[in-house]
Amino acid sequence: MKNPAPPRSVKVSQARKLLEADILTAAKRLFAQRGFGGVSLDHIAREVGASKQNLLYYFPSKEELYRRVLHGVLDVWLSYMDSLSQRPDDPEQALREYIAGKLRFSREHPDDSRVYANEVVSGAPIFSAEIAERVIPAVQADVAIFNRWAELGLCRALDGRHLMVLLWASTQVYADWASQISLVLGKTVLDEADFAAAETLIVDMVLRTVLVRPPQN
Amino acid sequence: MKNPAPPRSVKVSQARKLLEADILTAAKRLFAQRGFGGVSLDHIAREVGASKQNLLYYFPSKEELYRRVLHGVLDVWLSYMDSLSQRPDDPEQALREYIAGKLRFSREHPDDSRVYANEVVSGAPIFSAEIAERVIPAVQADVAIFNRWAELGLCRALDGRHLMVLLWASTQVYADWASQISLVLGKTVLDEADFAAAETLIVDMVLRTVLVRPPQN
DNA sequence: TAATTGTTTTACCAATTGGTAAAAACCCTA
DNA sequence: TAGGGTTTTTACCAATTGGTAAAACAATTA
Repeated sequence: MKNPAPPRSVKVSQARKLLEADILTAAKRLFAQRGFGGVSLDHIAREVGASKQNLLYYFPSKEELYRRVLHGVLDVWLSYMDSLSQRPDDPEQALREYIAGKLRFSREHPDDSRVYANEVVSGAPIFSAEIAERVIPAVQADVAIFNRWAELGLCRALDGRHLMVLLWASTQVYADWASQISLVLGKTVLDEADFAAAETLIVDMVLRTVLVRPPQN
Repeated sequence: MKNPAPPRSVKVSQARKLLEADILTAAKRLFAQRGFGGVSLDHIAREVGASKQNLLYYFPSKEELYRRVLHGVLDVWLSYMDSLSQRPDDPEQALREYIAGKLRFSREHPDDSRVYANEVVSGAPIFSAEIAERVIPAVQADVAIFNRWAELGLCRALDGRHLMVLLWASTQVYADWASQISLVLGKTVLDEADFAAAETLIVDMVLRTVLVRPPQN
């Protein structure tokens, strides 16, 4: 009578989940810094205090591990991208929140941002299918919202797709290019004030561009 | 009497220069795609039809080759960045040309852009000294021009450093993120029309943000 | 043409790569 | 406490890594 018997998949021990998460975190950080080809399994394993073979017990291959990291990154990326549809009738507030959200993503998850950037710069050899399946629909939804705003006279008629590119670029750059921006700003790390300044400028710029009657300031 | 004797360094043969250039080009393309750690000397050598050892005859080590590639990339990058000081008394035209130039860089030298991006995302471990020496002064000069414009009342007073970041981000993204932008636009490669659309939007946006009295359109 | 210089090839090297097989250790529960 | 499943370690492996040494080849010039 094994009626309360948990299915095998639930029975995976605490330790397993913990180490698995550790591996994913370390792998993410290293892939972010050096890209897929620049990281060895041994390197990741040492980082979490395990052996390469032990790591291969949790993930059957390097590519599979990378895939898992990418999948997690995309989850986070998308979770910061849904503000536009949250306020479908208030362009100004929707854009403010969208920009704030994406900048928060850059601030709170710089490694996720860099893994994503690395993969995209490489031509997304492993990722493109998932981007096509999960990112593109989200972008198209956002573009549709733009177009509706334009129809309603709430904002100027401009190419929503290029606008989305611009929003990504101007926000993610604060994660991906942090090392260079730090040099430009003359400091070692970007702090809250830098992100606040970025947000002010980007919001100002986007609102002036998108809104028919931008707020004066 | 060796009076017209060319110094040994000039005597390097035609073939040498040719193969050297070939290696640099191939290395640039591969580094752009896979980053430093993702490329092997053998891979580069095969690409140019030479042996790895032959390649090591021209470049003493992988890192030195990478350094040479980076150096060349920075030359190109900087050569597209000087438009601001060309028209120190006409902000609108200066900004138009700056944006056009940087977009042309993305279009004509996507691999240079991606090598640069890869290195910066990695934290610029090899590059930061050269960036500090060559890029930062250029940026500071541009920022100074901004500030003078603001003083003269030719443009709004905003943080020129963040504005520069924004200009880079919004223009280079069309090289570095080409694979994703293609997906968004529903095509396989970006063509002239796409870059023209990007230029229109970016110029529109920047002028609206920077100029006290932006052009109406 | 002989000697010198410049270039390429051949032959290695130790270390590291991603990955497999199996033994050993661990842990929970019947 | 014995057994069964889970996790880790040990022992390998062939292929590839960046790099060296020296021999062989080619080009130039005295």
